[in-house]
Amino acid sequence: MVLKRKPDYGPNAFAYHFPSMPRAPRSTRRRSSLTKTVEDSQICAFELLATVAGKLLLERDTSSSSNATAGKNQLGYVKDANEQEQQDEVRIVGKDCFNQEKCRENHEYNEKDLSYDEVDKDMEQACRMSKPTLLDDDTKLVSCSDSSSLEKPSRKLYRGSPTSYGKLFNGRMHNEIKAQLEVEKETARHLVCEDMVRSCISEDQVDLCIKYPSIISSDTSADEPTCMDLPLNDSFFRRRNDVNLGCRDDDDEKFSGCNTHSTSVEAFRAKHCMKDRKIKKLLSSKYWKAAPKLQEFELCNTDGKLKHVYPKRKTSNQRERSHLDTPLKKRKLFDQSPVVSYDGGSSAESISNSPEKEKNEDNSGSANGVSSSVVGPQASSVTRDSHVKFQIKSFSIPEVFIELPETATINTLKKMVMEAVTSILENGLNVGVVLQGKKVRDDKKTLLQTGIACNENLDRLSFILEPNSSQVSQSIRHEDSPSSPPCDRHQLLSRCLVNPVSGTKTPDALQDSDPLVNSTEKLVESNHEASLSIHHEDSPPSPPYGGSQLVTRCPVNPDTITPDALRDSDPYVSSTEKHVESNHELVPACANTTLEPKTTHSKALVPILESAEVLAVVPMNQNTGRYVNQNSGRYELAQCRRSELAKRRIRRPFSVTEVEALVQAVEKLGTGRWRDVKICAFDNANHRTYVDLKDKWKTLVHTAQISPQQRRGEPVPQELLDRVLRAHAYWTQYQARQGKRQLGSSKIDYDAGM
DNA sequence: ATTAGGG
DNA sequence: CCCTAAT
Repeated sequence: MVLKRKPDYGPNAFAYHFPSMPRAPRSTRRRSSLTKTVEDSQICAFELLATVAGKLLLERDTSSSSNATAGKNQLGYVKDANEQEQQDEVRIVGKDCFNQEKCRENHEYNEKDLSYDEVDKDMEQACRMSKPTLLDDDTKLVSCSDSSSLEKPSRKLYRGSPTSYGKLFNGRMHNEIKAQLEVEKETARHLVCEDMVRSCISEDQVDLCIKYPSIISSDTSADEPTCMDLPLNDSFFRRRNDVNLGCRDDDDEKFSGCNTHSTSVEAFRAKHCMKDRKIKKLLSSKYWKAAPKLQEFELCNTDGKLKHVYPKRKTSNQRERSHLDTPLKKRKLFDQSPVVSYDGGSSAESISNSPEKEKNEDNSGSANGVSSSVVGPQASSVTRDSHVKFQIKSFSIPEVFIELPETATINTLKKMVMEAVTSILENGLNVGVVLQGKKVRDDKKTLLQTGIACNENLDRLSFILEPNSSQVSQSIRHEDSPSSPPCDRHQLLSRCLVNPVSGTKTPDALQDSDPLVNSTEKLVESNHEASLSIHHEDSPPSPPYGGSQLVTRCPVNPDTITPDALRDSDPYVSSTEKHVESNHELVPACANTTLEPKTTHSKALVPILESAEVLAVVPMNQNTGRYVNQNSGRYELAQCRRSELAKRRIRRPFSVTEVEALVQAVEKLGTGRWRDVKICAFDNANHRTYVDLKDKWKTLVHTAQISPQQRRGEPVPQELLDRVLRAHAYWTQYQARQGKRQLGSSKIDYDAGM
């Protein structure tokens, strides 16, 4: 079912041995993550916050004790994810890359059989010669593996988690948290958060991006684990990871974690490390609750250097992706948007620093989620005491989209904002820990074991907050708002419901899987696509909410924070973005609004990055075009926004599996025939164009030529990089010869070694 | 529509 | 990834 050979290639299939594919690397998992991610992502962001708050509160009372359960659950998911990945890989591998048409095409080199040089010598002969087809065998192998298990994982994911988690969380934890919060409200008020919030609100900033500077101070407890530890350890991570990280192996596995939410509650309790009341206060503060839909939080380093704010994933669809790629660099588009509308002012320092970075990152990164830039321990987070300090400078609230009639009053607006933020918080947030671009799966591991204790690693440590999926997507509307949910919306909703996951699904996952996906999966995909397209329309203005995630990084030294570091985090970002994308693509506008029970109010969160735009736009309809149409005058805004957002495609880092497929295809087909490569190895990956493949090859060659330390993102197995270099050298030489031939005498060619 | 290459 | 030029 899986293998699709193209007739053309089939015959030519070269005997290329499939590289032993480890299991599908992370990237593959994405798919599985899709389902999860959808839910998870939506759930997470705010869950995280809520949970954190709740945990903090709970911690006091109880001692930590419940990571285990979460972990167990996760494991199960992990397996699924792995399976999927494997399957994906198989599919990819299985495809033929052959082209009979041209000698060149036929020309393959088999590493085992021939060196490239040898191949050259024999090239012409080879072209003529029909090649034995190992392909069949290969394909069989592939198919077998494929058939084994793609569907299951994905389904499980879908069913599993997201929703349930959110529910549990909301129902239980939330209540608890609330209760405690109530108690602490008074005390908490003074918290920065509140101030921040207030200021923001007072400022009339529509977008709720609020940063809370020094929420957590590393100072609080040199001795004790940092606050971050709390959240990080448990379920939060997992959830977040699961959702967001579909890409990474770790992520993939983790992503399953999303399902674990039930356990997460316990985990929360377990995580009590935190002493900082600040944090607690923040969390507990009523303001937070009030905030309806925070999607992203940004954490700033206590250092005052914002390591970077992670761009929250904006909901923005396309853009986000692109941004993710080069968080720091790009985002010209996003730059426009004042990332954080509000520093929250509470901590000028951290905030001040962060803004730019944040913006950049934001652009690239998380669309919806709450992103936090956590400042880890400053230069050396590792304390002599063998304690690792983490500082979270601030949280910024992601953008919130609110629709109100022009006649609405400021008070109404404020109320709506509060509702949105509150709802977000209520749903809870998930915290994920990402180290060096990979999710930290095992919550039980110690910082030391994980390597977080190492200064070097600290700068690569990031946290992701993900709001609960359901909430995220909602958009707020004023009762009066002209745009009342149309029938369509309901329909959309229904669709979404069909696939709970869809909301959070990442397009990536879907697409990634596409190539490999078997018929059954295809069906699923089709559903997604449908939803996606819808979503897309709606979402243009607003990023996917589901994706909202919070990313925090803790660079040890500001200096150490490099683009690379950002990139390292990218995986997450990418994941988040993916979510975002998925949301856009997959989730219909309704999706945004749907998942939530409160649908009536539909509230949507917007990533900070877009905040600027949002602000301008917010008053208008951010909702998708549909709604826009309803609201006259909004359309333009939406369009503008969309144009900006839409421009860039979502960033979708190549998974190891994809790289494998690409390498294999290039080995066979050579460079310069990207269309064929595309058809051969990525025919089903609609999101990979031949240009993408060409670009990827370029980057692979570059990657292979630089030191491993300089490489970013998901590590590509050296074995593959070696193959890249060999193939590159081979085909480069080959092309050179061809050029000579054309130019000169055959003699030259011979001289050249032909 | 592809390919190649710079950004 | 994007954009552009050349094909």
